Amino acid sequence: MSDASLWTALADPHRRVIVGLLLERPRPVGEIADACGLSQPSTSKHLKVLREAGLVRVRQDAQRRVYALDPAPIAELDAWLAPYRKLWNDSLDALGRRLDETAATAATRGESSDEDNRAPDSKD
Amino acid sequence: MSDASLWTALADPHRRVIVGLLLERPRPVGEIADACGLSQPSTSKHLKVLREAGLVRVRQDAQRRVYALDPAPIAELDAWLAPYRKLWNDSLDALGRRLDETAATAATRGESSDEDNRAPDSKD
DNA sequence: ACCATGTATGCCTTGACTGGCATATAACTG
DNA sequence: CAGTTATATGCCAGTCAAGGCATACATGGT
Repeated sequence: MSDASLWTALADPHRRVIVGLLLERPRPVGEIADACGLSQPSTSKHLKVLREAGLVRVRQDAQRRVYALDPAPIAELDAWLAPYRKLWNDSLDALGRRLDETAATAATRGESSDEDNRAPDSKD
Repeated sequence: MSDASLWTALADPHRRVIVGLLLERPRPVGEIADACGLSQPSTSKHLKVLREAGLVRVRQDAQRRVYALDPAPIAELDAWLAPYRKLWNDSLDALGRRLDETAATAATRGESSDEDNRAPDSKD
């Protein structure tokens, strides 16, 4: 039931930044604090929240504690919004169809400007 | 960047419930309040938050206000966690591969290695 | 116009969260 | 063992969000 804590953990902007940093690579606390412009104690507290949400794991390296991202809870998030993704894909579909019709009516208008907003999912 | 309001909006359990309800179908405020076990005023406030986060839209039907889900911001969420999804897919892949190997080798009792990165003294 | 229904807003209290500072704790170094 | 580095924790104050209640606002019906 890390559900609640998961959302709460990610609700904080600083913590999202931290998670972003850890996405690039594992980092020790000091580095994170520095990158976030936060004090070390605050950073430690945020990391504690993330840890309790299961979002990060710690590895001890001498006196340093290197935090790394744990992707599992993110999967949970993804699972949560799966139903909504369907809905939004439908919307895009409808939009696409409408555009398609328009394009058909307007004949060739050479428009491929749309960025790929499709679900990047490769699994189902 | 995902709107801060989006995360804040979804950080609240009641609001997630509301969003879930609206996923099924659009509903008037009273119905939502009833389903959530919240007072009508509280519900209205939550809906306001969701509205300002762009998550819901209102349609006026007589004195009723029928709220419906707007899937667009959810797409934003999805976009945010896209990079993480990659990571977690890799993890699953690696896990699958590891299990596969283990099954293949079968003889070695699990090479425990260091998959337990928990802090040894995590106390509260 | 009056009243009923449905919803939004304002006020207030309470509780949670955040950040900083000082300090305790743990681990390495000489 | 003392000293230094790296991190965690406790305490405090400021902020903010959530829920309840009363009430204002809007729409429809008679």
